Amino acid sequence: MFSLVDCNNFYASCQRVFEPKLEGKPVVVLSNCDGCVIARSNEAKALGIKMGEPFFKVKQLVKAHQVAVFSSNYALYGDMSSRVMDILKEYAPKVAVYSVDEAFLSLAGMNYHNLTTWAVELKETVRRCVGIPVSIGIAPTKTLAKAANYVAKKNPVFGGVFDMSEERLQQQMLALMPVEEVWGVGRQYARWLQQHGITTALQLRDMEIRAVRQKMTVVGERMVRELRGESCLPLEEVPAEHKTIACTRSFNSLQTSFVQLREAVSCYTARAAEKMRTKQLYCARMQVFIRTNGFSSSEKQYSNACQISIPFPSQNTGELIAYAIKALEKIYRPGYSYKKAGVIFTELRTKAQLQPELFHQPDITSETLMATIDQLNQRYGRNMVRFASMGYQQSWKMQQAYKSPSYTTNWKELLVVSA
DNA sequence: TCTGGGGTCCTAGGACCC
DNA sequence: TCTGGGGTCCTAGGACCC
Repeated sequence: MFSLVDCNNFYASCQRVFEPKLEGKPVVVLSNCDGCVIARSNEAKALGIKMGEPFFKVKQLVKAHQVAVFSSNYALYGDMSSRVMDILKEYAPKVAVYSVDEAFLSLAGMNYHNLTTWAVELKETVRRCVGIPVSIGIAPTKTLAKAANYVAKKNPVFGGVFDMSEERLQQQMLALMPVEEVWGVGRQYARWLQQHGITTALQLRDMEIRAVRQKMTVVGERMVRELRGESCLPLEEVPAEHKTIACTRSFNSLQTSFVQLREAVSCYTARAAEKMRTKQLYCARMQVFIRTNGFSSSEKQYSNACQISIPFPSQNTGELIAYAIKALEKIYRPGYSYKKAGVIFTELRTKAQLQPELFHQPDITSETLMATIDQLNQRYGRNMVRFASMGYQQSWKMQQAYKSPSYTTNWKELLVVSA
């Protein structure tokens, strides 16, 4: 038996914890560059603000209804997330953190005769200790637990908890669930399914498995089996090793000059390398890409990427920046207005996997240097110590006009309470 | 005229997730 | 004017090997 615990409107709820006056009010959180709406409180959803909608399209609505707007504050959400997860770990023997705002719990061997009671208690504890509202679904497979969670969220009468262990309930609820809400059915598959007369989760569950496999590969087959109650997706307690580490960003405005792009690409490389070092990984290959604004119909379009093999897997920012710039030189074309660039490290290795090289002695000083830089930057602020190619003006940098303080992770931004 | 079979590795593209 | 970022998995097709 599985349980899926999912934080409601997570980012919006996080912001509300520190501004309780927003309780019951519409709240939205924006993506990087304040581009799109990526989280909405229920009140904001009720206003018709869609997930992923460009902010500029809803600005009027936001103004008219005094919607509270926040730039995303990932330091805050990450910290709140780990607080929630800590509580979940007290309530179940096995917890698999699936994303920043949800986790699967294995209920195997748990001695509760009433799982609903257990879940209600868990839900109330999270609310009391962290301030975040959660919904909980219970079912024999992960996919069904997701569906149970959907039921819990959609029907306030259940109080945010729904136990769908019984086949009878599964049948009943899947019949009411639109097929596009099933975990693993995205836009493309939903369209295809609807065109073939499959509109509910129940109809998908009862499809012929061969047809599903043909269209949706083995992934789809597993999904249908899971809907039938056959568990195909195990609980993954230990997160899998990273396969890629990336830093990609849109610019605040269009950039044309090579110098600006080089600055940006250097910064992204530095950031990704930092991430790589916290996970103690080295990369043997990297990809650099740049692209113009795909939304624009008037601008000339160009998009290209370059992959580079790194002869001696590295986590050294300076070295990696040099490779990144080489890659950028290959793909940069003057005469275009660039909107976005990114750096992706692939073929990640652990230290133990590094091949000793006859003519390449591991550079001990480089490791100490990187560690020192990381420490300084952690202490005095990001990019306090940096490589010259990262620049100083950074005029391309993203804007965050509505950013709240990092209440829980930065001493300077603690919440001030006045009596 | 007739031109194998089995395997691996790599990459690009397409789908999905949060 | 203004449209996010970071991931995963699967498949098909080409190159290459014996």
